[in-house]
Amino acid sequence: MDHEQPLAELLRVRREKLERIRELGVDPYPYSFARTHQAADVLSRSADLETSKETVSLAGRLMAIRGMGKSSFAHIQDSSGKIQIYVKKDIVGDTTYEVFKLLDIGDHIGLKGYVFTTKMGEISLHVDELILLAKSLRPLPIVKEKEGQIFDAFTDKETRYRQRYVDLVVNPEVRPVFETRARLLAISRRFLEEWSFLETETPILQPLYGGAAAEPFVTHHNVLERDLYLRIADELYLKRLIIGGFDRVYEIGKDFRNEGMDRYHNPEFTQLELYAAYEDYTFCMRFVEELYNRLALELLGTTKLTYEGKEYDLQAPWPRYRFFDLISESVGLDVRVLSDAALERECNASGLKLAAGEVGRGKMLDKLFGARVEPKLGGPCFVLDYPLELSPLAKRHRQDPGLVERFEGFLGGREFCNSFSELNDPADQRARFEDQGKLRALGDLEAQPLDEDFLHALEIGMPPTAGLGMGIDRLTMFFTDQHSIRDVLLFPQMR
RNA sequence: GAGAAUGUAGCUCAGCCGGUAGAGCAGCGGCCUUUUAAGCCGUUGGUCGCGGGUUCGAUUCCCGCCAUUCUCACCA
Repeated sequence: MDHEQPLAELLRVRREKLERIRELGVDPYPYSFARTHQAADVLSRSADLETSKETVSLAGRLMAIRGMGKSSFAHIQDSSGKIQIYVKKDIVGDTTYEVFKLLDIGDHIGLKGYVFTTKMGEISLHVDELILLAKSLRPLPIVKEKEGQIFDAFTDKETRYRQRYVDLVVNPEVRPVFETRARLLAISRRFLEEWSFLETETPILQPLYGGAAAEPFVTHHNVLERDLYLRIADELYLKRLIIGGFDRVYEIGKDFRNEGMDRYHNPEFTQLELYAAYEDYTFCMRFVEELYNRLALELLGTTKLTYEGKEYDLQAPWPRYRFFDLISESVGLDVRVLSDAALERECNASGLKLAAGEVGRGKMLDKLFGARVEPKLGGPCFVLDYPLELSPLAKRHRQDPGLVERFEGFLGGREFCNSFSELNDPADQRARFEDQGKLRALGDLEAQPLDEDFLHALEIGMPPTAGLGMGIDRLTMFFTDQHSIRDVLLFPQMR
């Protein structure tokens, strides 16, 4: 006892209270409670409720207690918000008041009573009956507030992410981000449905990964005695479904990439991928513009969006720029006619050097674009027609075989989607895979492995098809004005 | 991978030019039947991230390590 740790003492006190509550004949963990209202309902309809004096029942977590001897005020919080309650000993009875005295901040309680307004003008519940719904055994951070000013906010980033349940209880600004995320997904699904897309589910555990330039996570199946990969993209499976005869398919799901983490990257993230038969990449541009307009209007009520202090207008159509025009303009030379050596000199001049494993003309162009062009792209806009080397799954440009019909969407200087007219010539696809194999042999760990079954499927025949991939996490960041991917993920990856 | 900052009570933070710690909130005890960052009185609570070094003496100075956060790099 004398050398008890401070936290241990707080825990002990709560467990002892739990026992005392049990000794009073009260079950601290009952099974259910019938509610008639939520806190926000009471506050918004207080005038009626106050005159009718009808019985209202609420349930919530105790967030503040102000005891005054034989009566007490407290605040409870439910999923709609907070409301004050008033508990009087001579109303609820001696035993209940004794139980009440044994409650802590964090406990769940159920209440019946009537609505009234206090002397100080706060709409409150005058409690007739109070029951404990679940005892809390650990201290919650205590956040206080006066006139909108927050005191002692629970701010430790690491603890907030690791104990998201505490963060959600205590920091009211967190929940709406995830509600918006959910609405954004629901609106997107409805929109996809309107556009006749079928939602599908393809393997996350894959014998061979592909569909993006990234390193995969490897896992092992014991009974099959073989390694499997967590998917880095849905692409190759969704195209198999197009080959199978579904005209429009999509999947919203997690992809996994074994790469670094920063405020834009989490090892697992959510992506929307869609494929539409008989369409090319211009279809996807229209789709993206219209989806963004729909999302903006439904979520924000306007096409104007503020992100990190800057305003963007999502009103369609968005400007379209060509990849090589942008890059040549920024470098001041026609990049397309530069030799590999000249290109490398240009990269060096921009202070870019290719790390080990970064090989080929494509990578150089990619880095140059990332360094010289991307930061200046406010957006929304589309960048079109990328070099062939960067896009092993995209179809050659109909007017320029050195390019592919591909675009990326940009907003706030960040790429947020990627789309192309899908390569459906099996011979060309095989050649592109073989080129990837050469890059891999040179040490490019992100080069895509040759997928023989996918080629088999392409040989069965894939109609002309347009494909699109879009990161849901970044989309959520834009629409909730969050600056870190961790703030739009309920449980971000921690070390 | 590099740099910067941070690490003291359950939470939020002080702690000077070295003398082994302080506040508010929470907790505990008392008073209080319309309070609201409730109030008043009293009170518990600390391996000062870890390990070395300097020193009579280190939370404080030095070195190393660990962890976290942010920025940059990497990452379609």
